Amino acid sequence: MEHARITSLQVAERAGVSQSAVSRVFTPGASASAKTTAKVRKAAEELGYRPNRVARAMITGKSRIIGLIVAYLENQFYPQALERFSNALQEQGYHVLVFTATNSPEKVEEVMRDLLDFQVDGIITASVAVTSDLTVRCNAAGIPVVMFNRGQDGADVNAVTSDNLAGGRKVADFLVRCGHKHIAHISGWEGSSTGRDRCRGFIEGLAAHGREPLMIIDGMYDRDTAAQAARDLMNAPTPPDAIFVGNDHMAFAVMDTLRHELGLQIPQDVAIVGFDDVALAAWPSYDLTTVRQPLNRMVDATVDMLIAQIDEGVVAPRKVAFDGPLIVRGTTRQPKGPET
Amino acid sequence: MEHARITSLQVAERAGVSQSAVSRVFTPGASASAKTTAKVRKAAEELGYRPNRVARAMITGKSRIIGLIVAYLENQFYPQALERFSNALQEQGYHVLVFTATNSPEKVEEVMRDLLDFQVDGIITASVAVTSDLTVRCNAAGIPVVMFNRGQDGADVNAVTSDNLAGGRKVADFLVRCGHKHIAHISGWEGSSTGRDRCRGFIEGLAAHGREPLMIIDGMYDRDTAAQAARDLMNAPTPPDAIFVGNDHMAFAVMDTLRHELGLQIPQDVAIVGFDDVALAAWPSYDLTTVRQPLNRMVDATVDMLIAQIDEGVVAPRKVAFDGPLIVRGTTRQPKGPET
DNA sequence: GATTAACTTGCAAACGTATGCAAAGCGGTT
DNA sequence: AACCGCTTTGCATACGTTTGCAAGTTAATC
Repeated sequence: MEHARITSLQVAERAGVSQSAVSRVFTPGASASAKTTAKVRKAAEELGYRPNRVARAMITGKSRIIGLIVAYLENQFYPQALERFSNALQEQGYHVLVFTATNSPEKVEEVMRDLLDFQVDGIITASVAVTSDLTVRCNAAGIPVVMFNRGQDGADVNAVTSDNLAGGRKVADFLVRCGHKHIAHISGWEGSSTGRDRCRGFIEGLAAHGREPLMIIDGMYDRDTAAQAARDLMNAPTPPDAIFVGNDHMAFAVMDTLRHELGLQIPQDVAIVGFDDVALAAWPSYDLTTVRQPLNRMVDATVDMLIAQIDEGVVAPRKVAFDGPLIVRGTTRQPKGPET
Repeated sequence: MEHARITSLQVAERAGVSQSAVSRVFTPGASASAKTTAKVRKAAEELGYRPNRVARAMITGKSRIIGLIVAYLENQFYPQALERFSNALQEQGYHVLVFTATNSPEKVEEVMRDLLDFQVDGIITASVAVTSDLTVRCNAAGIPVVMFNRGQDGADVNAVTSDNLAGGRKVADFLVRCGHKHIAHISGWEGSSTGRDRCRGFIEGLAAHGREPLMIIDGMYDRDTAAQAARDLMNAPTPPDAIFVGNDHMAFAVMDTLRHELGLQIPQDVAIVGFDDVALAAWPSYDLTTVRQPLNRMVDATVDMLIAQIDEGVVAPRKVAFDGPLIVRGTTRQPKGPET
């Protein structure tokens, strides 16, 4: 016995007005007199009527749903972002349809097609590689796409990131000032703009002191890969006395390996710096020195950008990068030299 | 210049068939000859046609969207569950609309109304308190609701959990066999069935050995509250030599406090047992003995239950509890006695 | 080859809402 | 009382699909 859904027509009958009147009462910005509004509200209340968003989406072409494509939730950064996205969008009357996609471009493409079928009003891609071809097509179809925590060189796409280049530089500068001689880098995935930018900034930062990295290994944003990289670094003829790791998630794996497998002290034997400043980085077990990505500002900017484009039409793509501070904790020594 | 969306009508014209024919080709189970199927597929391919899911939802009343209500993503258990939910549902052709809700029943109610407006086919509530009144109303409206990782005593609701009672018992039994004399419990939130069941199982398990807990403090599933509980326990006249903590998330906070604030050794000074077995529990820094909740089986059962009810109509509510093994790691000593 | 059964196909009516258009109402000014 | 401008209201249509129905077509059996 399926409970029949209440429609605007039934409300109209009970209130003694036309269906259009009911619609107008529930459509912000439509004109309705105080008298009919009252009548309709009362009837709607009594029947428990609520407008059917599917029907509304069908007629207006706006679903008020935002598609969010995310790769892995294992890295704590993404649940944090997801939670905030959900809240920020809920405040604006939007809701989040979550898709998970591995990092293969084909899978992402398939997922984006799916999203378009749902008539989403906009798409946020969180750290997934997406062919710029596809985003351009979405934009052409009037559906804005914003890349979160990932950029794309020279492409016509919206992107919100932190200033990864500056972040990498800060780390390099800081580690030099701490007096480290052999500084290595377990980088973020080379296929990602974030990984590349942090790496480049780091190299530039060292260069500013006339130095260069001891070694750079791609950690693929993966725990196991990063742990292996740590082993390889420490077993080399010249082991590093400091390692800059491309994100916190890998940094935790590196710390675990150094401490519990290789029996090393942090920061006495090796200093570690991460990137992101996820909640876990502040827990005493890790107490990780890291570059904070200003998550809240990044999310808010992403949402603002998306909604602006939904409301006002797709404009010229914008790229925003927020500066993130270096949060000094216990995995590094105190610097000696002054900040440069 | 909004790019016009391609409709089934345009495909029909190009293929030289009726619009219904196009619809039938894209509707699984509808009858269409091989010839027209080919023609339609070709035309659709050329135009880049894909059925509009909103229109389809409107006519069929099925959106193929599942609403997922989740409280906090800070506890790693939930991102893991969310990821698996998303994947499992995607495989079945469903998609996930995520809502975050704090634990106030009013907020949850508001969110569920929102979900109903979206015509979701079903709702999963992950660890949020929901008035049974509301779930009954949803069921009456033909929308199945399944509670994940939370039960509700005697109410007419579907629920999937692990066997929290047995889990609590296992922990009690194990800690007694390890030779602990003073066993305390920092429990999960008393307002949640999971918290209560684990606690009750724990008490029963101790009772089976003629023992009782040294002390029980409600940790509210919150890091800070749990940390304070740990301090209070250790500062008491008789501090415990083992603490069963109501979930891993709190257990990490307790461990951090014991080690880094109180300078205690785990398990030499105090043994710690958690509940959930999130990924972090296996990392060497914590290496936490804990009761594993069989996440995959729980998620799959939730999805199966939900989809069965969507397809076959709402039947009698079912409650399922999966047994979870105790995973012994480094935060506890080796047991002496035999398993009972 | 006739008869019947099974399958295809097009027509048209939904689904529940928003909205352009024209008619109607209302208040104020002359 | 007549006129004007502005707001409110109902009518009817549209959004893009699925689906019952009846007509048409093909396949199968004797």
